[in-house]
Amino acid sequence: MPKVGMEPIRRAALVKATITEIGRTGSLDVTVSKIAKRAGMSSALAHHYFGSKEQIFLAAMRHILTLYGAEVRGALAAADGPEERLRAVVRASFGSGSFRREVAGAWLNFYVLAQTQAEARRLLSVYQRRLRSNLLHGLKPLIGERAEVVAQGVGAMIDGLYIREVLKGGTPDGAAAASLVWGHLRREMGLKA
Amino acid sequence: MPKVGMEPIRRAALVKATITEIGRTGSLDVTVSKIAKRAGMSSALAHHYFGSKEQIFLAAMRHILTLYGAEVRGALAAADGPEERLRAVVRASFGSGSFRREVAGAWLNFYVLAQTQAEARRLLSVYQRRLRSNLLHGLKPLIGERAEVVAQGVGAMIDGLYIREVLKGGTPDGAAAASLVWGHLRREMGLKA
DNA sequence: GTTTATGTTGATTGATGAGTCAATAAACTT
DNA sequence: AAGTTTATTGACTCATCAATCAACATAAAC
Repeated sequence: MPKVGMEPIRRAALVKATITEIGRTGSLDVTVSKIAKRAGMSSALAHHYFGSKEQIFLAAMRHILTLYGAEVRGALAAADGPEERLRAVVRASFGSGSFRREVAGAWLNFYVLAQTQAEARRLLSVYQRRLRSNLLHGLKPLIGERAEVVAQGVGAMIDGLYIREVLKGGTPDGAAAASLVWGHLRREMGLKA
Repeated sequence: MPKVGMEPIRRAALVKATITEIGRTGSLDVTVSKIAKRAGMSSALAHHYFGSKEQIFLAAMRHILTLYGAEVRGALAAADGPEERLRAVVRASFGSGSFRREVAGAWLNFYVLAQTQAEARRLLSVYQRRLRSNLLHGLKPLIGERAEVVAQGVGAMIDGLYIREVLKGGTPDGAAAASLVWGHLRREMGLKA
């Protein structure tokens, strides 16, 4: 059975399993064995590739950030003008890549992780800066100096919607969340359309 | 040393120590021994009074909710008219009782707890319903049917600000957070003053 | 002043889980 | 074909903790 070149496959499987497992149980209290089992291997192998549980968690966080980044880039590519760009950012935040149940559940738990692990905190701040900068770029040309405050508020609103999504069970409704935020943004801008 | 009538004192000390400990370490991964030590007793005594770690956590959650409730009631008492009431609700959310570092830190972790414990989930939904209803009561007379959406958005924004507060270290600035939310609310309403 | 209820803890148990290691096997290298 | 690197796991170690218990101490009740 043993083939060569397994490393990237195993790593990817573990990352995916980690997100699922954290999302499912709703806590960081997942064992390496559980994760490994879900990924179809022994816990020893998980340690072999990642060295520690901590590293597994961080890889999972990085993966979610990568997903989110890709989603934003994709949405922005087809956007023209500040308003369109804003809309794209909001839509991407609640796109199917980031706003799925397990992913959002894992995300909340990574906030907790960030309180104790420096690298996790760093990753989280990367996300926050990126979101803030994306919002600002769209808002500045439209509302000038007030952009700062609005971006802060809307950023917090997005984070809050993630939390609420995780809490209430069932399938997440990204479209509803996006339109809620978009409505607020529209009113914050000139009330157009 | 042993006197009679210790129970309420011990319970209160444990609840307080729990909030501090969770806030400090930034996770639910606190041992009963640590909590008990901070509260000045043995872990056996903590179990004697609460029966289990789970019950200790829930008592701490209830206490935070009680604090928050008191803060809101206090602020509302001195408020006249819908706008004043709204302002009171926002101010209370970021008041010194609820928005202190350890309390907010514990709060975030209780969100995590709510994903696995039914009673914690129930408590959290009590908070959410209360916040929503408070906002609605203030908003309905001012903006009618749009109140629903605005309350949802502002509620999420408040939760999001808690998270961000916990993440960024240092002393929390409740006044800044409150004025941010209040600014959004003012714009959502008629833009007055 | 003996019984009873309350307060208190050190020591112990039992479970759980992260990380290590030695051993096995298949694939590449020379 | 001998040697090396990569893949893989079961069994083990070691630490941590929640929960329990037996024992003791003080206060209240009778």
